[in-house]
Amino acid sequence: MARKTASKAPPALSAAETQILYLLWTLGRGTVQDIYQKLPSDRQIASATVQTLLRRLEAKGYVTHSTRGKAHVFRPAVRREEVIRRTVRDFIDRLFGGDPVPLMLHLADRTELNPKDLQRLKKMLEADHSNK
Amino acid sequence: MARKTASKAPPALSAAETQILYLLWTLGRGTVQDIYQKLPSDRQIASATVQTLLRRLEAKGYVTHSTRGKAHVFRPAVRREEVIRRTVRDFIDRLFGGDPVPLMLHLADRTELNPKDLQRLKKMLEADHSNK
DNA sequence: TGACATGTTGTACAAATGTACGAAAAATAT
DNA sequence: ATATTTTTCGTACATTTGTACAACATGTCA
Repeated sequence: MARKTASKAPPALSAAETQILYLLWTLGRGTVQDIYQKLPSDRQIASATVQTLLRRLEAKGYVTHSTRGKAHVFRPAVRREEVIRRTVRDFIDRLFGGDPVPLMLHLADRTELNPKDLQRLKKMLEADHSNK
Repeated sequence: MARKTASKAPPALSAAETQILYLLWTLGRGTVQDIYQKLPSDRQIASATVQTLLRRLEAKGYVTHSTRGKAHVFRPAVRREEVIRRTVRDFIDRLFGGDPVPLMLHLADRTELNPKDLQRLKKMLEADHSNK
């Protein structure tokens, strides 16, 4: 797979790792328990698994931790935007041959967006269009 | 990982498999060689690997093949829209906690879209907005 | 200062993934 | 027919991934 992005790109994220990292981003920082509790209910894994995932994320350089009391407090060590950029690009490469438009259209088309979101987006495009 | 989507959902696609399936969709149908040649140049794998990937895709039910002469002609066995829907949903779940808007914004924001695309998209939204 | 609760680490392990060689089979050219 | 070229098939294999138990460490409360 190895997307040849630059070269300073850290090791790829697995699906499970990605989810954990996402949660950590939304939390800002947190312990294994904190993250464990944020897992959507349809995601049935043991907290020990979350632990392992965080360990691996740390090994890969995506998070760091500091110790508070007995617990480890994890915190993202990478800029979210950056990771998202790479991840999304890779995703689009694989599923759409690199062209982002089909994905946009798909998202807009499917009822994945409610009217309110559409509104929000339209505004965004409006803005973007004018300043470019 | 096992997204618990419905239950009739075929086994998940791996990244490498996804790329092959994408290629097959764009080709309509093709032999190992056809697909091998369509691989982007930065994707260095042996054609035997493409073969394996196709074999696995077939095992998972994503493609079928018929024999023409000595070669196997592969063809997608699943509706593209369908697979994309699932794949995208899963992706958004993991990286954005299920909310598609951030992805839209990201795509719109980053220069992943050129003016022309933006135009196209705006038109789409226009239409969509009116009929809902 | 123990007993208890809570966390972390080591370790494990099956399944999936990415990758591909060499042998076998089939079509083709001579 | 036979040598040559293609192509598939069987098989392999190191990693990565998903998942988690059990043991060990460390705070905390009575």
